[in-house]
Amino acid sequence: MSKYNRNNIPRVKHWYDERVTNVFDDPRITAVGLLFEAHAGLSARFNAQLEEHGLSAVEFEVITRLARSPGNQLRMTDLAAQTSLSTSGVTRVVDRMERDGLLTRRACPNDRRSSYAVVTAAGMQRLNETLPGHLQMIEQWFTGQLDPGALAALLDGLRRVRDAAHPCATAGSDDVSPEQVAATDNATRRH
Amino acid sequence: MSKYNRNNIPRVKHWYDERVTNVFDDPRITAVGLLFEAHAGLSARFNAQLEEHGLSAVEFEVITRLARSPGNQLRMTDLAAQTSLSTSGVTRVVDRMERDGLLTRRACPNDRRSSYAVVTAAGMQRLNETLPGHLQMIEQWFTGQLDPGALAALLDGLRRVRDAAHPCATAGSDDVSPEQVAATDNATRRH
DNA sequence: GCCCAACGACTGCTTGAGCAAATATAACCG
DNA sequence: CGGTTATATTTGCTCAAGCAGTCGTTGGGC
Repeated sequence: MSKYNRNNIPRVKHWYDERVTNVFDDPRITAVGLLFEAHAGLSARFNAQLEEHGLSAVEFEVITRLARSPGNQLRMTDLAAQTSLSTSGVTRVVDRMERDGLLTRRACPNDRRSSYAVVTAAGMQRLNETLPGHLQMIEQWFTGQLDPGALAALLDGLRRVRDAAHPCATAGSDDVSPEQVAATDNATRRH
Repeated sequence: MSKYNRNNIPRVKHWYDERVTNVFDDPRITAVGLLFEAHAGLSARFNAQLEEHGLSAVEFEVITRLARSPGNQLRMTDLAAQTSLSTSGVTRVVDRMERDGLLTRRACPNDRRSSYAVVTAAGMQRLNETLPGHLQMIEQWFTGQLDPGALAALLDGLRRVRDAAHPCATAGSDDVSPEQVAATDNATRRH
């Protein structure tokens, strides 16, 4: 193995100890691994709980974003902008959720090209059934794992990384600081 | 973000300020949002760079894990245990990468059920072309965004969350330990 | 040695997602 | 008004991934 890593991996000066034995053990990779594994672990926990209520992570994100928007509705495009989905992805998620009775489409009076996705009463009920458990999961596996100072430090660091790296902070994201409960592990999507 | 808090979501007492105007702005949800958006943002940046070298994120993970294993190889099952993939997912990724000349399959001499995925010379070259830029991306968008103290605090928090939430070892984590000394900190597996 | 449960890899099927093209509408410009 | 361009959504196609089932292999109990 050593014959492959002896040459040209750049040694920049860094915040960490310089003596690296193996390029693949580079602390930077380990750092990314921590973030990604924390994400994967939380996603798995959340998905398990959401599944108990018949929701996927994407569906939960969709219904949550709709539910906190005026009139419990958003135009399809705005919904796509707020989620990790493309517009065609939104079309299909809304298809499924409409079939399941959680959402409805409503024509936009001003612009006949647009249509709203609206949360139905059943959808709101489903969300209300799901949300308390979801919050408990967050508490249990994430925020409750750290004392307030450590949590604040973690969130502060995450915020800075997010602000730097997040590609299209998209519509209203600063204010809303949306939850992307979403499985988009791959994440590199449109744009 | 105003008036949509009418539905009754439980108010538990917590580490954060109690005066919440809207259940969907709950700080716990915001915290998760930060983590997930940081992950999504980094994923997008990384994928863009990996794509320049003709690799997907999954392929990069596969080739990296193989490359840091003894003999640049792993049995299919162990590879699945180390990545976020199922065994059938590994079969297909290795199919593609074998077709592209980055990997080969090699029969396992001891156990004729098993086969190894081995990185080819072309695969190692591809990895060596890709890795420096990848490390720069990590530096640029993640570790370089924070001073050493803040970074350490972030990683410490992430480690605790990861240790708590990471879906516990299905296959692999114990078994592979002999070959695994190098990978101690990245214990990715699927749920 | 023989049987059977466990294991490792692969395959068929389904699902969810993105891209690009298609469709319908809007807006603008002359 | 007529034409051109831009926007909103949907649809066709493709692809990656998981699950469940298959097939060959292994190893333990007898």
